[in-house]
Amino acid sequence: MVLPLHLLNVFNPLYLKNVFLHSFKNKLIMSEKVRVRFAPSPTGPLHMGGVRTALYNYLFAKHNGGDFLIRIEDTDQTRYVPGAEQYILDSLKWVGLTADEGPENPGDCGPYRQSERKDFYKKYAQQLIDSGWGYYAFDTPEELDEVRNRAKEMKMPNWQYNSITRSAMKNSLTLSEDEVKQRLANGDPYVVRLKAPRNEELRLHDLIRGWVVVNTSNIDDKVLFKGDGMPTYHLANVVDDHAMRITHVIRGEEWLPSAPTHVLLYRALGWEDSMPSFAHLPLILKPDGNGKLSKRDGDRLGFPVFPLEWTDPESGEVSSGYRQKGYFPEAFINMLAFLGWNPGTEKELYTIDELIADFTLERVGKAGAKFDADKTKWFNQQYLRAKSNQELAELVKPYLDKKGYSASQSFLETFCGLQKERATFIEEMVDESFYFEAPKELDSDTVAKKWKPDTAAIIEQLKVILLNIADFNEDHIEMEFKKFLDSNGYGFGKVMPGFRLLVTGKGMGPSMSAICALIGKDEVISRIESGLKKLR
RNA sequence: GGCCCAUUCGUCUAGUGGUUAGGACGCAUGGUUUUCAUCCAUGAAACAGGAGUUCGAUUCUCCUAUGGGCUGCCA
Repeated sequence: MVLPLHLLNVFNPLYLKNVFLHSFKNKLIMSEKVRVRFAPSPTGPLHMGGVRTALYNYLFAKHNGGDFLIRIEDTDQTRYVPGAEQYILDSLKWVGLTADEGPENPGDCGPYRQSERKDFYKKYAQQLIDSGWGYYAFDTPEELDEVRNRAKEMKMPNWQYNSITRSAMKNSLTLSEDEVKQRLANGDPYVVRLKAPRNEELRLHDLIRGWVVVNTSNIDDKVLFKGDGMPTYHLANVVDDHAMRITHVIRGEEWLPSAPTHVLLYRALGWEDSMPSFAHLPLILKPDGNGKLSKRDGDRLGFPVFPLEWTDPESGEVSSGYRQKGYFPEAFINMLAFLGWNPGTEKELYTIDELIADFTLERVGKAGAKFDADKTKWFNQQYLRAKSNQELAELVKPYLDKKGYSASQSFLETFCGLQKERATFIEEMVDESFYFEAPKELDSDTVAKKWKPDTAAIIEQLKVILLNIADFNEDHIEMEFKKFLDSNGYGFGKVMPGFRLLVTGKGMGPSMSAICALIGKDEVISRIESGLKKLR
């Protein structure tokens, strides 16, 4: 841990104390097992930024021999989206981030769904009230709206429920004890709010950003416990992280502003000594312009923002997914890992085990990273080309089936060998159908440019040569073809384009001798003959 | 508006108090290839600005600018 020691700070006793406390605390943490969690909210499909957060958590845990947990943060019943939780779990499975504990494989800290831990939170809300760190507030949502609107009309900055304004609101700090009791007895709706202290300096150490200092006067009285009997994220996350013995909270930068609130809660609950370390990850930004990457950007710019395809249960709207677009999970993960992290070497292609070995939070950048769809494709291309022909032959079969083509295993392996250098996705390998059937039409540009008055006669000659090759393999074809050119004084350019045109219908592609050897002598001859007829 | 965070080629990034500021994607050019792709080589391309500290700042500090996040009984 390198701390930014600045000259001025060295003379600041508070700073020294914090440095000391922090390093001391870190030693304590190091001696216990690292436990991190990924805590998504099932309000929709998991965005790729969420996958990256999960990945970094996973890598950090595994690098340190720790546990990676999944906890579903479903405390907002109004935003429940059917299928979202399953989607999230499926997405993590697709990319291979298996949890040591989670809703599907509970450990001893369950349940792993906050909606199932409901009773838990009320106790702590009560504890906060008893200790004076929390208070009841009876203001209705409508009343709060009104106050906010009025402030807006008066051109006041955004109104907040805080140490100043709470004195003008309906809560257990302003109401008489009797009235509060009466309201509670009546079953009046209420929330529990945090009583943020006034004008204290609060410092929190972030593993990525260093010290962050805020004045508690800027912290508002956040709702901790809602009118519906559920906690808000703020309370639930602190209570659960403590209960689940989480040592490091690794989450997106959007949580940085509320981190001080969480520190206050650890303090209020008496857990500050075992408070987890924080690491706030930089955001993934949209490729053009600015702002964080959102669902709309994918639709707009033509790349997926979700790992798996998602159909909105309400609108039926379909959002594309990396899997369905043909990306390999390893490539997707590799790309994501490098969006905000790098090993400091020139190595870019990483297996998950290599990522685990090299990943540290120290090497995570601080600034947001714009997503680059081209680089993502490049990663996929690298992974595709690294696969063996046997592997590719298997992967290509479903796409072939879809087109109604089939071929032997050895044919497919050779085919994959020829096509993999010019594809980014498996599906692109089957773009060329000439491997499986005679070309239906001959590319008109090539015909216009390369089909000369004497070409037909030359091809007729070539046909005879090909017919006479007994063992029709790549080497022999190559040899005989060259011999043919030599003996007639033809250049490659005089014969090859026309030959290719008749056999494949195209003006370009892989080696002709390889193609011919693959599809066989009879097929080559028949294509030459029918092609010749077409061009006569 | 307030609070917080950030700022190296177009993009992802490395990097150091003294470097020809390195790599990758993309782009361009050349070579290999019958062609396409691959591959190889080469090139264009960056330290936001201003002060300060210093013999010397891209690097340290401050200010400004710009960008981002947050500002809900959402997470």
